[in-house]
Amino acid sequence: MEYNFQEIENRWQGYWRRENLYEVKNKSDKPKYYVLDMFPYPSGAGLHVGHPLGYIASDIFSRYKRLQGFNVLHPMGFDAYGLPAEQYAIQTGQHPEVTTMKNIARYCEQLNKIGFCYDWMRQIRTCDPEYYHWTQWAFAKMFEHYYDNDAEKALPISELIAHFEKHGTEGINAAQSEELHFTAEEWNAMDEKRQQEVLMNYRIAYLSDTKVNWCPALGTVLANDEVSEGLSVRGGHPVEQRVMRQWSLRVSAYAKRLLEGLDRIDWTDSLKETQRNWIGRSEGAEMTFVVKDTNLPIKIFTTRCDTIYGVTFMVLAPESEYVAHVVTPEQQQAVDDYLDQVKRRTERERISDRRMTGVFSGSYAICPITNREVPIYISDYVLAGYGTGAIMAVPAHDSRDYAFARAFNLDIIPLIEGADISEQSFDAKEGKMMNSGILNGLEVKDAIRTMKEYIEANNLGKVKVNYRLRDAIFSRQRYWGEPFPIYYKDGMPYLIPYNRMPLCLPEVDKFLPTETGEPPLGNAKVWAWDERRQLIVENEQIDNKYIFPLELNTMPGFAGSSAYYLRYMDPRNDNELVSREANEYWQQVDLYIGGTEHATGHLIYSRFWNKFLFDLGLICKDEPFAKLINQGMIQGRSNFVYRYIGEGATGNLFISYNLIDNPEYKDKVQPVHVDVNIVKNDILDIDAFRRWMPEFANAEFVYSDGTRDIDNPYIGTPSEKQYICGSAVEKMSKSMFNVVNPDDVVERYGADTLRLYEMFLGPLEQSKPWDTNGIDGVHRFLRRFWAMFESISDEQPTADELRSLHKTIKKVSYDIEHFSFNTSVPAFMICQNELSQLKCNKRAILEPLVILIAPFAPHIAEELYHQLGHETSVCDAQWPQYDEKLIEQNNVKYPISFNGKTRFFVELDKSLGKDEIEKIIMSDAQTAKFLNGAAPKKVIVVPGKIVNIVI
RNA sequence: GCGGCAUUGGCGAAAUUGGUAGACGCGCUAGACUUAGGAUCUAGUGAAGAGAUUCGUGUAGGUUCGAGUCCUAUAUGCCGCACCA
Repeated sequence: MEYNFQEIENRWQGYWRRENLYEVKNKSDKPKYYVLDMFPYPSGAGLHVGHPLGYIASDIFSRYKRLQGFNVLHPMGFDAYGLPAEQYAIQTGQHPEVTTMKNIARYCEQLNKIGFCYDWMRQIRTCDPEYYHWTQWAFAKMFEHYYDNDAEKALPISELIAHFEKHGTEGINAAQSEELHFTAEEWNAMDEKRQQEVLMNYRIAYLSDTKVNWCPALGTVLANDEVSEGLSVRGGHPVEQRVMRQWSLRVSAYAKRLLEGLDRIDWTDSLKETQRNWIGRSEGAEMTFVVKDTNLPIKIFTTRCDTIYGVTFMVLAPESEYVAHVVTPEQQQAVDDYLDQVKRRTERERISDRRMTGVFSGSYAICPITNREVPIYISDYVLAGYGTGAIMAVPAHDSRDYAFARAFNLDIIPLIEGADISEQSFDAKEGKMMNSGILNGLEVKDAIRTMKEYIEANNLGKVKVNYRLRDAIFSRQRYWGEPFPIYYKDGMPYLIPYNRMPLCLPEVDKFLPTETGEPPLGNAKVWAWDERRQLIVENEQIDNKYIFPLELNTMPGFAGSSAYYLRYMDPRNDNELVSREANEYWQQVDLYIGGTEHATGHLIYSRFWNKFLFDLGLICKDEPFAKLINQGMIQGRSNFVYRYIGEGATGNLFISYNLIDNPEYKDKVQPVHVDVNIVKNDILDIDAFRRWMPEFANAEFVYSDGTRDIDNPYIGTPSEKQYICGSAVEKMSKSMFNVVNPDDVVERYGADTLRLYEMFLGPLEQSKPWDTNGIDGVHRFLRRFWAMFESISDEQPTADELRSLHKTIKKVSYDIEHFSFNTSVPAFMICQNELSQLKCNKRAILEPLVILIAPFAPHIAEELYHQLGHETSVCDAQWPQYDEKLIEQNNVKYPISFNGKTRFFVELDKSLGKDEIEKIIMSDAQTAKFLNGAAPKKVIVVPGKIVNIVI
């Protein structure tokens, strides 16, 4: 019987749907296992063959775990808020929700064709009010909490208020935007607005003034990469730096825990390293320099306190609040000019243009150790956002300070013996100190330690740890995102009551900012007026006044994706994000599969969000993803035809790839992308090419054998003539004509072939091009596998057959556990090959094989499993166990060495003793050949290891 | 600049604890079947050599009876961070 994959796959996909085979319950006697894919943003382009790579891997693992007797949670949903749908809405007026729903439907259809075992009952969409209810709720909780550095956890802001009322800031060690000090009396004397302002300094979700790129013409904030030389990339409108009031999340408060948590999770080293890098812990000292002739202290942070004897100047960031205090009247004009110049540059330009710029403030500071007077400069190479925004400059041992000192002709004092600083600074932390008072003669590492101790002992500063991790800006001037559950009173934000959440996204006439420059939500008539009144009137806690504006920004993309894995545990719960029972059952994601592109975005925010909810006692694990696998990207493999552009070219002639280096064509051809779907194994489908685009309708070819159409005109293309295409690996994209749609592959080869082939392509974690050339081999295997089941016998299997089966069980089990699915496919092929040579059609062998292949190729497995007489699904079968005894004979391979060089191997019984081994080896024919009649001087035998014969 | 990962046939790649490198697939070669083949099947396929054999895992060393695997240096490629004091 034919292997009719289309019929088989349709039939069983229908069966799985009807039987709800993949529905998962929250209660089970079985142990749980939670496998999650990073949910996709449903783009208009649909899925290409690269997207399912990770999904197939997670599906294989889920099915394997289920066969092993686990209750497996394997959900799928959609990250539905996002820019593309909104941009499309601006252009066409089509509501983003309509576009998004259409795209989701398409995604579901494509995913279902591949035969994934998702529990669609648990599907979530971030744009669903029922879902974003909990996004808003979590934000509200962050608004109501602060981070206590001593307790190392988030605590209710009410506790902070209670403390302020009794003790002011005394004894508070909290994460904060700026350092505040006040007494209880002062706190109690503040009016409500002032108190709210103070609390904002501590809240985990807080509102603050942040510098952004604002484009008045476009009426929106632009990201740095959307701005070039002060103009918007789109339209070329001027862009200005503007400070805007934006929501932020105090992610930086969690820096330490985010860093330490990495040691307890099973992620790849490279990804952990990326996160460590991003969090950027650095240990150093904070010291105070006093401005000469004043009492003004300037705090600096340094990791190289050992170099303090080499400080020859100080630098302040242009945005530093110290600047205003240190500028002298004579320098005022120069400083103002410089600040103005800096203001016009975006962060990006500042980074790309590394010329040293700066200005002298006119003031001097006193070094606390050397008492030397050093000039204070202002320069944008010092960043306001890191450390204290002020540095002590040691030009001899810091390359940036060195460049600045050279540009401004400042002193450079070498501190390390033998370091050559005539051309560049010596930044390495090695060598012996000199010119350094108490540190002279010490190694750098010891000097750092000594100086830290000295600083602390003499109260000159304190040892401090700094993190590079910044707070996350949480406001977007966009329509298609979660509204904030926030209204404003007296200019200060307040939460709308929890029982009014979710605050739903209102309808608007247009998706652009309002004329007054408010975000698109400002266009909402119903939401902005009626709802608002209703909200206020119904809530007795708020004065019965009318106009309380709602927050018009929306949340960024990462808001909805930060806790979605928790929601899958209990997706239809109207009362909580996740119930305690559900959370305690599923705990955390056991296996998370997704791309590395989220290393410093989603994967940091999720961990932060999770830790916050953990602090509140709402969930039981402080890390969301126990194990993470990063699947590689599938790149496109583009194909080219080569248009002849030499003498007499008509633009209509194409040269076969194998000929383009011939002298007559060399440098006279131009590669042209050709749709990979009309190329097979690099051979162009001539007719399809002529039909592909009007400009190619009359295309002529020089074929691989050097002949031309003209030699044989108007009779179509003889089949022996081939046009060979060139190829290149590029990003998979429409413009390269290299996008391969999984639907087409499923249509042509079936979902099982697609699944097997995607795994066979190479290691899961590696990036690789999609190359269709090998897919036939995998498909052939499935057909041969199918053919083995033509007639089934109930005979007892032979030892060889059992050996082949058990070897495969062992190999495939090992592979799945280690995520090397790519080597399982060959294991199946070898087994199939061995068994068909043995002409094996025995149930006892084939039945376990069907179960073994079920995670990889579920449709064919389901069909064959039923053909073998089972009534239930193969999903509910039991994963076969292997018997080591059936695989290995009791033998060990001994390497036989002559004078230390291994010549051959001999299989011997494990239990043989030293003397017996020696006896067998010495009477062996191969040994005799290598000895060539000579008597060995010595024979060394290590049982179970080696035999070395010294001649 | 800092950090991480990689480098094996014509190609994608295997080699789980240091033990006969190149499994498996593609491609290629030859043959069978066929009106035909972009179908199917069989055999061969790292390099050199008629052969025994020799040489082969980016390069150079080292450890070891034995190294793709461990160590040192180095080159190349990819990824992340980057004026972070």
